[in-house]
Amino acid sequence: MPELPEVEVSRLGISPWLINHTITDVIVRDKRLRWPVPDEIKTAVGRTISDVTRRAKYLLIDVGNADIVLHLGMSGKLRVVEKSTPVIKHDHIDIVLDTGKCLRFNDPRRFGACLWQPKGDELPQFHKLGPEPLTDAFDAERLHVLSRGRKSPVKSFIMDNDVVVGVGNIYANEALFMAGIDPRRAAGRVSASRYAALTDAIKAVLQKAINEGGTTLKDFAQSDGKPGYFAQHLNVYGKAGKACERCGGVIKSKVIGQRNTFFCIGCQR
DNA sequence: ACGTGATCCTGGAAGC
DNA sequence: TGCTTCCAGGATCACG
Repeated sequence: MPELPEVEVSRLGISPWLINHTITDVIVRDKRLRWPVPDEIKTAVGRTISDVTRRAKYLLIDVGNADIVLHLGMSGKLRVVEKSTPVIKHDHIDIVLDTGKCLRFNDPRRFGACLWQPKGDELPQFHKLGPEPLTDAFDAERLHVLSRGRKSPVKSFIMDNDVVVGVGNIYANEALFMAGIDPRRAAGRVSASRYAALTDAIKAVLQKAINEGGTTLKDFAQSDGKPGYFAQHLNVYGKAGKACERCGGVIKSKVIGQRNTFFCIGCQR
């Protein structure tokens, strides 16, 4: 479910329910996530949450001496519910608060994660992450310089977390369409000026999705449990065989780097 | 350093 | 209706 906008929308949704509240219990029903949920997570009991931030697609819940690190994987969802709310299938973790509410993590596929990061002790997952796409640290020059000599498809290149974080499959497809770049093109054969257009497109498509509350796909629900009601207008993603709204050509699909890829050969070169 | 492919897991949708 | 097959928003790891 989550691409970066969904993670950011989740962060905005859960933050007011967590910040300045004290954790009264941590319930782990199934620790078999992407990595086993560490027992240290229990030491968060009694601590007060001071902030909820995001790095790439990870959420960091600041409990003073450490961060609880959450990743939603492919199918993870967060809800804020009364702690008495009956659990449903795949409700793996509850972070219970002094308000009687709890943050409940549900993840059918268990590709998500819940980790414990003591202050000053960076998890290996964060070691070589590229810049955040919505900051000035992510710019066209970086893409141009890093891409020289690279033969892999430009789509794989922008989805590489070492290059820039947070560009998932949907928005990679959409940004490449907006910039008029063929996703199959070798990253090293995209010009500086076209990387400028791509950089702008990535920032625009992500920011728009955040503004609209996250793209609604089949299993996204906002953190209060209500389904998100904005479906961002998608130009190419999931539209193989349909007509391109810009040129009328047929949108094609092809697997690139094991991910389904959609593009218009009339609009993208 | 780079590029490719396998892999973790479940459920919903599509196909027969 | 029921069974089978395919596919999915992510990210790591092993290998050539």
